[in-house]
Amino acid sequence: MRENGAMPASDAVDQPDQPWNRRRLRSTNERLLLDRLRAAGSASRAQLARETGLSKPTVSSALAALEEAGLVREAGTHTPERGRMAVLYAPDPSAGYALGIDIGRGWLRIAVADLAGEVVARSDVRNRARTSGALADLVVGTARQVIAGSGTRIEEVAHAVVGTPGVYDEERRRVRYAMHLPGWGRAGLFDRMREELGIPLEVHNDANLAALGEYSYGVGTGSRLFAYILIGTGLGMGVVSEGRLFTGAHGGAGEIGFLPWPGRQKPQTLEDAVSGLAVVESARAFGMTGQLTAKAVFDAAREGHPAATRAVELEGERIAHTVAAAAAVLDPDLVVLGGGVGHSVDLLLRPVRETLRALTPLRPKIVPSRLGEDAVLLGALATALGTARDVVFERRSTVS
Amino acid sequence: MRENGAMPASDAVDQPDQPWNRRRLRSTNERLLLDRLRAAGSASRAQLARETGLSKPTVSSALAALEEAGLVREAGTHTPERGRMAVLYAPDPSAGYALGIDIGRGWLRIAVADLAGEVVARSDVRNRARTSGALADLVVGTARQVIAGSGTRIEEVAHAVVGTPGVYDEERRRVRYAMHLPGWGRAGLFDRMREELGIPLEVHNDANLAALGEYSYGVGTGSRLFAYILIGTGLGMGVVSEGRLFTGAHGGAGEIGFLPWPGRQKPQTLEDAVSGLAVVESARAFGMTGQLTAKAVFDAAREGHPAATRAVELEGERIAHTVAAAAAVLDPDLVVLGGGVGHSVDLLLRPVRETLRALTPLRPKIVPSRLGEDAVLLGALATALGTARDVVFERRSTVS
DNA sequence: GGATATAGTTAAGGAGTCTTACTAGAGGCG
DNA sequence: CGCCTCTAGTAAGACTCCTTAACTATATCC
Repeated sequence: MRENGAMPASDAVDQPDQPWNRRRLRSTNERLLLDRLRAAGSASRAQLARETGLSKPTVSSALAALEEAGLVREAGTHTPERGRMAVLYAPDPSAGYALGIDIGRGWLRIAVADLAGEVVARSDVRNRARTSGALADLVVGTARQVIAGSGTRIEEVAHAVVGTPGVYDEERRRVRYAMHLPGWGRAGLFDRMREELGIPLEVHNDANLAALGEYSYGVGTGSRLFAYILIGTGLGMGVVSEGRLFTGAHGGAGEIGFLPWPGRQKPQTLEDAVSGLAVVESARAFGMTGQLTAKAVFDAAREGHPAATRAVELEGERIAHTVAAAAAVLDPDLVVLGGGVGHSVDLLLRPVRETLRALTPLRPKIVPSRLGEDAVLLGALATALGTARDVVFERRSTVS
Repeated sequence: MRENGAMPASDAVDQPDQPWNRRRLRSTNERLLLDRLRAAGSASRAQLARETGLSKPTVSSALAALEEAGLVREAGTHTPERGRMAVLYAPDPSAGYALGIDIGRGWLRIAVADLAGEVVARSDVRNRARTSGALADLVVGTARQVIAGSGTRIEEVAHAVVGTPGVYDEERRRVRYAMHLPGWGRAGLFDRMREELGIPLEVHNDANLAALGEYSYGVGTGSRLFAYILIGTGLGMGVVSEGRLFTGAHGGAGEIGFLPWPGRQKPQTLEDAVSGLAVVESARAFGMTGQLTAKAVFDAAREGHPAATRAVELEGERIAHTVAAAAAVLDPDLVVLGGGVGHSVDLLLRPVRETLRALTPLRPKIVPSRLGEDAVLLGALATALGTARDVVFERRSTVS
């Protein structure tokens, strides 16, 4: 959880080695109220006092401070069965904004969301950049446009998160293992973007963010430990444990592309055997001809083409091996399949489950992604939002 | 982290949804000082004030309260270069005790440690119990003896942790997957022990505890994410992430016995292929004869016996597959090999590393266990200590 | 012996919370 | 309609705990 480029102020929140003086006490209580409001949507002061255990005067005073700082605002009224009318308070979504960026081989997706998580502007553009420099420029330019289009000022964007293939190496300031983006491993690329945008920028692996996206907005909600397997041009896995991203020692957790795979001739890695291209290859081996893409093979299988069907079966078996490895090591309660094959998961589920039954007694629930192509972007937004909320909260006292 | 049998009071410490009233403020500061003393060994009041950022009067008053509660005591003096002599304070190790229990197929090991982590009594007895009931009785009896031998009263033992093969199912109150202990899967066994002992009892997987032991007292210290692979009668893995046990959704993380393993004929699980018995089997297949044990094969290999050497090589290759799977999924910075093969890791390291090099570009550091057979027991103690410290601290105000 | 530096205490003041008591407003009911 | 009851919210003072500042105690250095 320490691979962010710019150190966000969020750390101040739960540092156990800090003295707890009165100011900190007040701050903690304000935070408690804000989080509670966020969870409940809106609430009256009396209600908050009951729920948090704080006294009514304390709630009133803390809430007044939050309103003063612009983090909270009145949001209508509520009349109880009998008794006086209550004034409701709610978090002010426009207290700050978060930026999410999904850099994929085919598409670049950028969105701005307010603190409530509502997307207020979004842009999807084709990634036609030939060089890493051009791609970086495209990212910065598009981000500026999206922010402008959202009607917010750049200073209001408190935090940004970028999703990219590969693993960001914090020390060397570059991405490793980004096979499918030429030149993307250059050092300092993200520093440049951060500088040109003027927004704290955090870089994460795309599969990890997709997992977090699916956890926050999709089918993973409430799971204690779930794994998101992203099958597309490459192969990746993101793991969310107790609501937090599980990144491993160097941010490389879930790089299941490197799982050993028992090939017929020699050991090769799983990525060669499971990624989108492999489906095409095996379909060809089974006798399909013509200009094939993974999508074409799946479409053919859906119409009953025998070679395509067998290729899909084989792909399912391969994915099952991935799931089996993840299940044995991680013990997830949910496995989500997503990525390029997202539209074809219906075809894959049966062979995956059948193979899994033969492989291992551990059989976690396997479901298709709900967010599809948007998982990475939404995950980036969710992550950026988390930090943005902290940043905006920390800022409140110094600004006013 | 929620598979403990008795809910420890530790949860009160960092519940973010609790109001932060004045009492809590004081409590947090006392805890801060206590933890700091624990880390430093001993310190003067002025020193603590400097390090924590609290004022001198606050430190004095909080420390007086801690001393009153028996958690802290004077521990000599220290004379600075110049200036008045300082009175040093240190945590009182005898403020409470923790009990660690390692239930293995061959041995039962039980130890009591004081709050400083010092083992004050220990007993290792052969596990000759034929039934699960007899084993439970043996555990309770031996535990009572050890506690008596340590010169402490049972009420002073604040928490106990048991390590056992298999996964403890909190809901059904029984152990699952404990293949090698007959009848050990019976429900309510641990509830009985807890009741008869009168100590809060927490149950964990033995490989998990071994990992925690190696993290706390062995070679894993400071690792961000490390995996402990326990190879013995069975096969297990424990994962420690950021100092905390990684248990998965149902406490089954690291059950790599269930990893699919490409057998020659049909898919079988890895446990069959890697556990101690497998070494014997393959040695026999390579032509060794006689009454073989895993230890005998390793000894023969050490003396150059060709069949034994080949069997060990094969074992190394198999372990490498395990490591490769763990590395791809978890991205550890350290992998520790331990368990029954602990004494033979020197023979295995080379083949493991060589095979790994061919399998995957990810190559985490691989080292042998430092604690050997004691890893599980020490891990249980370390875990129990963590909770015991919390319990004793929480108790302080109500007792006095 | 005085200057200086460190350890620790005492006294005064301040910040934030709690308790208690009150006012404000909305129905129910005789 | 007036009164009662119930809920929301405010006001005032007590209480707790922290901090600052000043002070005492004790050691070394010159």
